[in-house]
Amino acid sequence: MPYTKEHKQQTRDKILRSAYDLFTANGFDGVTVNQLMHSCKLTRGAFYAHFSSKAELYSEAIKYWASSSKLAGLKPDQLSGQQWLAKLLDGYLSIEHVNGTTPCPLAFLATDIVTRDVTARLAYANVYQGMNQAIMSFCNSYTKCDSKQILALTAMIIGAVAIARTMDDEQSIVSLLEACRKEAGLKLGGI
Amino acid sequence: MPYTKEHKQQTRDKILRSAYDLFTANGFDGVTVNQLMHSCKLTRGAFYAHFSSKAELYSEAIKYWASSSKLAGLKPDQLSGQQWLAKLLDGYLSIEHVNGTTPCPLAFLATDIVTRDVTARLAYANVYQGMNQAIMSFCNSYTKCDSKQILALTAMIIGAVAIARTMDDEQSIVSLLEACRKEAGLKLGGI
DNA sequence: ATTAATATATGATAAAGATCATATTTAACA
DNA sequence: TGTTAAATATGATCTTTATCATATATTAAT
Repeated sequence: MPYTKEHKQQTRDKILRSAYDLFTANGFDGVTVNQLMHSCKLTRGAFYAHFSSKAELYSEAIKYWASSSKLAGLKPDQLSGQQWLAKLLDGYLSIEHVNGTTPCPLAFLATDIVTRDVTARLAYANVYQGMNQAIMSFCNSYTKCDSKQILALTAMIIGAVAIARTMDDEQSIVSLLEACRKEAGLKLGGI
Repeated sequence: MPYTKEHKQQTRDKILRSAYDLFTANGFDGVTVNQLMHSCKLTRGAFYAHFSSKAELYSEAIKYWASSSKLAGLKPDQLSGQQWLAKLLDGYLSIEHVNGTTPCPLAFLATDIVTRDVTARLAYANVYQGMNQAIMSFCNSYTKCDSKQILALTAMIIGAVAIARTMDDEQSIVSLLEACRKEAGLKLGGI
């Protein structure tokens, strides 16, 4: 029995992480299996011991993000709903989120293969629901926001980051993010 | 001197229209030159008499949309700023926009090749600026909205339509669009 | 009708890339 | 230390596709 028991799992996780970063940066068709595996210091042959296809990988990568994301991690009980929301907005509407790695799939993959692949679409929808529900539940504790307002809020922040990604001028990005941060804060009771 | 003078221009326009619809539906890599030309009742050979590459076509298609879009057409002088804005929002946040052909590139192409191709990005940025400026100029006539609020508004409606595109359930789409329509109306002075 | 420029079609090329078949390496365990 | 199942690497295949080169078709003007 070769390799430690966790070895394959670790490799799989590494592939998922790399894949996620590459997909969000370059889109489904902008990433090759070869490139992906090299970014993991492996070769393409190993890929199919972990995933049956590139398309499967894509949705698995979204799921993996969902299970290990900042969103999930941002639920510490010691934070009030208000604090939690402020932190979420600050992070989401930050230049680091726009420029950094492992961003939110909702903003980075909105018009990627998601619109063509059912499984990817389901994974995406799941993240979207999760985000709305999380925000909603924390809102209820101190706001009068109804679910409709939350839908508008998430549409705004997702849209903002998606648009920001298309911009070359960092100052424009900051302006956009700040504008949305302000609006979001007002809507959520001035946070 | 074969063909009428306008013939080539018409063919070029037909290609641009088809390309736009196909690109917004399937993304840059989801469209082949072959498929595109067949949708114009032509064959791939004719393509390169009109465009030097598929990538060039992409940005040209966005420019073409910008010069012939509803946004451009929605500026009739007989409408008040308020009426114009209401009409824009109604159209943008409609199920027809989400499901129909020739939609807004801002929402449909946000995370497509735009993030990888400079020329496409420039074309995209142009449409984005145009939209913001148009709304802003019409707002000024009767609202106290500043430019920052417009940035937040367009982020919301673009985000909403982009997200709507990923959804299978029409009822969810309608809910999202309605929620954003309501928020937008409030922000713009109750329209 | 003939011509000639232009548009379109057809056939070919060549590269990229996903996936598979097969060989090689790895390391836990006897 | 040798075995062996599991993981990884290598080589090959086969499809897809953009693009080019060449042939054909079109039609305004003669």
